[in-house]
Amino acid sequence: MCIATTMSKLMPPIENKPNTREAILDAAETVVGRDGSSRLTIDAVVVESGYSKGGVLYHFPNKTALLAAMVDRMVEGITVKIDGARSEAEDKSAPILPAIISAMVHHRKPDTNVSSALLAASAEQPELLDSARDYIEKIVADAVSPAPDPILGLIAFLAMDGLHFSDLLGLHYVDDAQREAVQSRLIQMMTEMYA
Amino acid sequence: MCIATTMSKLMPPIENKPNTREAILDAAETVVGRDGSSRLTIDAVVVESGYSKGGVLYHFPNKTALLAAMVDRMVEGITVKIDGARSEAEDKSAPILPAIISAMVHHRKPDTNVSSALLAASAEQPELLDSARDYIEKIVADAVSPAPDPILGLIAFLAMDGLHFSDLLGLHYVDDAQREAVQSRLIQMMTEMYA
DNA sequence: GCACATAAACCGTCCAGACGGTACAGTCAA
DNA sequence: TTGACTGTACCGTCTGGACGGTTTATGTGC
Repeated sequence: MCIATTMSKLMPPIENKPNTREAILDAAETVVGRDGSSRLTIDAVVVESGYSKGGVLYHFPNKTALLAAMVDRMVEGITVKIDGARSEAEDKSAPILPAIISAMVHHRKPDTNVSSALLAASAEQPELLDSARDYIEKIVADAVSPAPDPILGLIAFLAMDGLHFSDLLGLHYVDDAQREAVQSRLIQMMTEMYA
Repeated sequence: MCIATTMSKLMPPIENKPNTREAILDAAETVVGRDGSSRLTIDAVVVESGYSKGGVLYHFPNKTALLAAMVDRMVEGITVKIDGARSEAEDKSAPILPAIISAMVHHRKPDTNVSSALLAASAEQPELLDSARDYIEKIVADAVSPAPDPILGLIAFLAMDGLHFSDLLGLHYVDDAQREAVQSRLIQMMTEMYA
């Protein structure tokens, strides 16, 4: 009983209904990736998600809230992976940068593009990207700057961003084999940097 | 002959009325850069450019034509610079890749962002990016693939793209000094690749 | 164990405003 | 005369979002 109430109080405050919100955000990403950010309308999300308009607006009271949630989810997702990689590397006294780049590599989702959120937010309300920018700045400050060769670290980050954005805009001028090679080469470069 | 064709290609052939079209395209880029691609409406371009709606629609019969022209102008601008750099390098039997990267560095415009066109097109009609993608593929095939270390060349391209896109989305997590350092480092890397 | 209260989750419609685009009459310099 | 515009009025469609209604889950008093 006590456990039950504790559980029910601890578990669901962040997400009572875990799936609906996520499903709506997934639908929004799908729309952006497929149709372009200007086609990200509430109605499009309604159709894509299968919920009703009222239902979507229940979870996200307005479009700005939806966009903000998209950005937040993206930032949180990457944060978790990168922080995990970083602390794991620190535990093993291993170099941080290869671990982070590797985490960025494996963060890529197959279907919906992770960074659709960036595109959507920049289209409608560029201010929403402030949190993302702050986050990236923090990573650069924490991981790149203290590295033996900060500029090379920055180049690796930028190259990863280049890959993400070419995905994002659908300009896939890098095929899978090249991508693979670029990624392992970047990890190798980061590893050698500490040697 | 060669000079004449070059001149006629650079100066007047496509545009009888040089300034208005360019001014309208500039205004469109400004709107995208400042307000986001979803605010790129014909009326916004009208206000920003100072022309009338009839005037804007006189030059670009519909919004798609405007977007296509934005993409075309961007591609043509970079093409001119890169092709110039490449042929200059070839004349001097110098390596191509450092010249191209250097040209990309200096292509950056101070105020309006060059790649706003990409953002605007991807928002509204991702198909419009086909020509840009074809162009990039061609560069990669012509310049990067034959290089001594194609993957490193690709990394340099991707890093430059990363810089452009961070500009584009207004996530300036790279300050001017870092940018400067990254660029000269990339050129250095490309130069050493041929040694 | 049952009636009831309450809120969360979700549905479907309606509307004002924004948008792309049309139409057209007029201006003005070359 | 013509090309390059201006200015205004207008139309159909799309969009955000307000709103009121309905179902479902949870708990509470008895």
